[in-house]
Amino acid sequence: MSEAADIEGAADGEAEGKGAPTLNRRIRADIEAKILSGEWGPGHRIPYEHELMAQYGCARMTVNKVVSELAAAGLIERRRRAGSFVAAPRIQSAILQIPDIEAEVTARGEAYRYELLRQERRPAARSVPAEWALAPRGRVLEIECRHMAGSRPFALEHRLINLSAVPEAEAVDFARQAPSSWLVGHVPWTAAEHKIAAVNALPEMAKRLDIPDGSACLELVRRTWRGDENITLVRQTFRGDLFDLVARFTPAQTPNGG
Amino acid sequence: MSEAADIEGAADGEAEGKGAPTLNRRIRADIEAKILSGEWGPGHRIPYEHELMAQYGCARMTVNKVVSELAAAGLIERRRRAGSFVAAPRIQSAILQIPDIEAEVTARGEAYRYELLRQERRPAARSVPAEWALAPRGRVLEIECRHMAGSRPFALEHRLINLSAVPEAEAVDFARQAPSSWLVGHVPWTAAEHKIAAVNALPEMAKRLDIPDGSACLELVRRTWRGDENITLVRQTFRGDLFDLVARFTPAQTPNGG
DNA sequence: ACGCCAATAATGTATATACATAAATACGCG
DNA sequence: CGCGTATTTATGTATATACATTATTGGCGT
Repeated sequence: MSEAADIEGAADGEAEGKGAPTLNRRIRADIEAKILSGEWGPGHRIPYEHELMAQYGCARMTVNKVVSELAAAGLIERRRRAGSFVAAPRIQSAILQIPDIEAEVTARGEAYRYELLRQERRPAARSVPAEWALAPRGRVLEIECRHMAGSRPFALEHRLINLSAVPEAEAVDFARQAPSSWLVGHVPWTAAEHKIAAVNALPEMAKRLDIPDGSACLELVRRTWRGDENITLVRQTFRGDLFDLVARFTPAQTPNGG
Repeated sequence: MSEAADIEGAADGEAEGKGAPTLNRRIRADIEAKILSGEWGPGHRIPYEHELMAQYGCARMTVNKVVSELAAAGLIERRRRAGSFVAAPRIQSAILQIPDIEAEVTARGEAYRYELLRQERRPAARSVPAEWALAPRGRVLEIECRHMAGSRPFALEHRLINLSAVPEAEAVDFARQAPSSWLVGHVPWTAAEHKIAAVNALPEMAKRLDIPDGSACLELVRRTWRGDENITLVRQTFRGDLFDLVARFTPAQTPNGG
């Protein structure tokens, strides 16, 4: 209890309410600060709702909402009758920023250019499992293209679009617009899976990326769904000397940006 | 409005309340379903609180809490006076599962073994920016080790621990216990940053990983903080032929697991 | 001691009400 | 017609209250 009591600025009676933030934000900030500073480590019991209620001189619904939000954010765990406890941060997961290649290139002050290498519309091949999984018994649009940073190749892209799920893609001129930017603007999706690997560039690939045979490349394979339907399957191969991925973990954040 | 009206199962008057889930969960599930199915696409205005309140025959606080939660999760955006709108999923971020090497190895049915290659305690070198940033004017513990899967090398690890932040590390026998597993159990952290790159194995590294010179390897560099203090800096180099990373995106989830 | 049961204490859900805040809309004046 | 102001309206915050749910605690009896 005495630990709980050292939250500052509480119990001001009626308070004078200057330009202060709202009470709920103050309570939340106080608790988050205690947790993020490590003062309340994982497993520490945070004050009971009725204690917070007394400390801040407010109604239980107010603290309840705050603590529920913290629980939803994963910062704490609540157990009936027992209390609320600081959760162990699940450091084994982090938020990965998936690159938008054009933004990535222009961000480093280089001119972005997009080249369509090949485009083909055909039935899905049963012999290729990934392709068949994408569009069983349907037709696919296969696209190969290259992303340039200035005069240097930056990444190769090989993409399959499920035409059953996205028939509009058939009418698009992918010589003018990169498939990723078109898809982002026109096709809503609900789930995605990314596989990240390191590969040695094969001769053909090395030639197109203008690097020595066997150079290490970062390969990003992404599958995208809308509901149960598979929308697209992309393999992007980045020059390993020009690019790497960054992932961050901070306890309070959400992948969608809440 | 007519769009809003097609939420099912609402306005049952008093309802018969069998083994049904609580009202808030029903409302939340209904709205999530509409969004995840794509029926309410990005930008769609969801019913006003007073509309939902009428549809479900409940108080505004009840729907307010539900919709606020959805907003916190990033599924919708709320704008005063205007209403609440389905948010565009920020597909450019995804949740990355950071591997626990031992778990990763044993999950594929191979025997995990850990080898300490080198261990040194010394002042941080000012000439190495990353090292100086870790522990300015302090001492560091430098550890090199190897993770084995059966008889094959799986990954190399080079780690620096900031002894000012974690003095206990000095007394640990890292020949018996891998530094990562010790740190997970003993040092709470609050933030982490991961950089993922593809590199060609240098001769020394190739020898230790038992792969040809120049083989592509996945390199994971992780920095970990507690508050403002940098705890540790690790570089893990995985055999590219044995390992790749997976990241997933689903609108409703949180990195911490709320 | 062991196991069952009742009391207890915490969170979980829900309500009706009130006022604050911010932004879109309507209004009215020059 | 254009611009500033007033109104409207939806969300934001907060309260006091009630009852439900569920682990834990403690007591009781065998």
